Amino acid sequence: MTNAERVKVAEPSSALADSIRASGLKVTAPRLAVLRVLDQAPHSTAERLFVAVRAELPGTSLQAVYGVLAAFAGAGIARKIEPAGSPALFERRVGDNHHHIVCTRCSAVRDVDCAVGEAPCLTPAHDSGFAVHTAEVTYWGLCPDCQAATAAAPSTLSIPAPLSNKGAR
Amino acid sequence: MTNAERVKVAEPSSALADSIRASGLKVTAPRLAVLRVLDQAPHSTAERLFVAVRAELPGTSLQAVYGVLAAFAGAGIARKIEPAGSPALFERRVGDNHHHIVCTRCSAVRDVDCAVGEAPCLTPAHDSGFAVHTAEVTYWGLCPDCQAATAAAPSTLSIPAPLSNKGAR
DNA sequence: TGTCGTGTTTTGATTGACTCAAGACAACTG
DNA sequence: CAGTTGTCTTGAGTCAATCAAAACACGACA
Repeated sequence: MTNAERVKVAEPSSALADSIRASGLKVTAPRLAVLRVLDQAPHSTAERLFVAVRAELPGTSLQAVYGVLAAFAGAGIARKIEPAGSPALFERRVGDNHHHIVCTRCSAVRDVDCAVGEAPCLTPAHDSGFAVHTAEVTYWGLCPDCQAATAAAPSTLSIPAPLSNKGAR
Repeated sequence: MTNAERVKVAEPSSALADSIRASGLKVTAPRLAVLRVLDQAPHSTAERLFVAVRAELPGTSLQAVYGVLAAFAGAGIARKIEPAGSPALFERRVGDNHHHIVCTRCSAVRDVDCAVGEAPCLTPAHDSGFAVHTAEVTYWGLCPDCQAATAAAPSTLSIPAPLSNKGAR
């Protein structure tokens, strides 16, 4: 194999590579790809990321994506959120203890800034003796699109592709 | 079949039966059993309830328990909570919009009264146009038992039967 | 620049939690 | 007491995620 033939699977020096290296993880093509996609589409499922990563790195397996995400979450460069009734979602925004609004109808997710900024931003009135270190807040409601849709056709039951993560970024 | 032989599968007049009937649901033996168990062991999984219900009503199927729980949740006489990383839990306490503390180590769950009392008890700073109707708060921390255990053996890694729902009542 | 060791990824199997569907059965209505 | 409708049983199937073993590649070191 000549040097020209060697596929440059990873770009060793980039902001993405740096943030991976800085966490003590090896820089690999799947990891760069997942991180890149995660920037463009926050609140994505592993499955969704897998499809997007495959587009630019065809050989990647779903297990690799799960592995990458577990490594990222463990290293603190990505965050896993698990809204009720939906598969786990991932985002790069970490360290600011922000929260989420989820649409009850289409499962779109948006970030909500935390007023305090650091965990736990809320403390329970009676903690039952627990040593609380995090307060996780999930708001549930109707996104603007679904408000419009239900107002236009209140009884039409126009199926809104639930859990599609539509418009979540 | 004589009248004496007829198995009284349900007690037609009881507080439990009344609360089922009041929701427009038929009163059946599995429903009474689930409701009774749910009183004694809040924050139980469907599986756990299934085992307990079986003890007093041996013929009951797991699907029946799922069906009962779905009916109860739909009718508003039980609530389903889904902490990250754990199967769904159920409780009878409804209508007061209370929250939960979950132990990071052993998954024990306790109720936390909501300071405000009605949903949404919290409103986001920027709602992104969402019509918010609920704010769900989950506190994460170490329960008293696990604080003691980690203090006594900080590095021993004594496996604490995670997700066992131990002591959750 | 080449080699080696450890951490990653691939491949394939497996689990856990839950849902769907069809037929048997039982609770409430009149 | 009989009919209707809703509920339960049985059995299959889905989805998300995890586990394990072997092939492979990153990055430290010579």
